[in-house]
Amino acid sequence: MFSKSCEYAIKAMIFVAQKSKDEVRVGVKEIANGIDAPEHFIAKILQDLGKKKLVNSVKGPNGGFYMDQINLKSSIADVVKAIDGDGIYKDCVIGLKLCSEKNPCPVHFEFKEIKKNLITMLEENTIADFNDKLDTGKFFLKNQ
Amino acid sequence: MFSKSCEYAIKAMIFVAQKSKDEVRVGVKEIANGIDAPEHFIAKILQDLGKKKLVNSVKGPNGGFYMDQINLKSSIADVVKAIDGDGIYKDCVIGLKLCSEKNPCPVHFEFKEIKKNLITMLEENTIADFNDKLDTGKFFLKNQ
DNA sequence: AATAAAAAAGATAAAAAACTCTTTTTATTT
DNA sequence: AAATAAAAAGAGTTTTTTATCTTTTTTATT
Repeated sequence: MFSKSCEYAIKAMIFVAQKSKDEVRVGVKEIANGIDAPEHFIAKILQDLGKKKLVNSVKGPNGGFYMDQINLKSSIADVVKAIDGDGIYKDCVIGLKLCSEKNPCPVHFEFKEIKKNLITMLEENTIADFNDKLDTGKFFLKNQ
Repeated sequence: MFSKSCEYAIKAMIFVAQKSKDEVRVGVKEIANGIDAPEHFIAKILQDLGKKKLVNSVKGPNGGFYMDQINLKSSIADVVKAIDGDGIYKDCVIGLKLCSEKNPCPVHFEFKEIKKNLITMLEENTIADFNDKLDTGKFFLKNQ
């Protein structure tokens, strides 16, 4: 469904949201560890997320990544779009370039509803929401 | 959502269903052309589909691919499972190996409903169904 | 029996995705 | 001001996916 990079990105966003309060930043190593991702790879992904303003970062000693109140309101859709692009929104499921309501592929209308529900869900759920869940201790970002 | 191979496979299945009635077989070239797919690549995919009994084939002059009544009842789910495996059924959306109802990732329950609807749809719709649609002339397997 | 037509199988190549390593820049702390 | 710690940037490598090319096998037709 999502690329590996996107899976890591979602996990990283939730992890950073968890660990960085106010002026407390999280380093790449801690993030990589906290979500079971390769360090240098997640570093690249965090750079992307930073360029797209989904996370903040500061360099130097005591630096790292953190999220402000605006960042916390990012939806999963925002993360997915930042990393995988808007393919879920606009691409035909079986790869037709010109698939549309008027020129549909055979599966077009069957997937229409599914995609709508998926998109709605991705847009409705924010990082902050998952952050709260994780706080309950009943959810996990890596295998225990 | 699906791999390129899987997209081609779905299109090829519908195309073969369309073109092969009874003892009329369709060749790889015609299939590749009919769905805008690279010939040798779709040949491989058809081999896989053949091994998994989703299509039939005969070698030699006048040979090619065709579908019998049983083949026509394959669901899209069958095709997806044959090519991409059962990841949609069992894999965690953010890649946790041990994600489950009791040990869920933060997005587990949000995706549960989405995945259920997707799977139901994939299982309910057969190649024959799409075949009928295509017959109406209002649906397309490649860009016109 | 010979020929030809088609899929099957095998091997190779190109492109993309996933991952790693090294250097540079920036900010903080001493 | 110097040292240091951290992200940013750049440049590679490996693996997987996508695609192509060649040879072999099978089967129908002549």
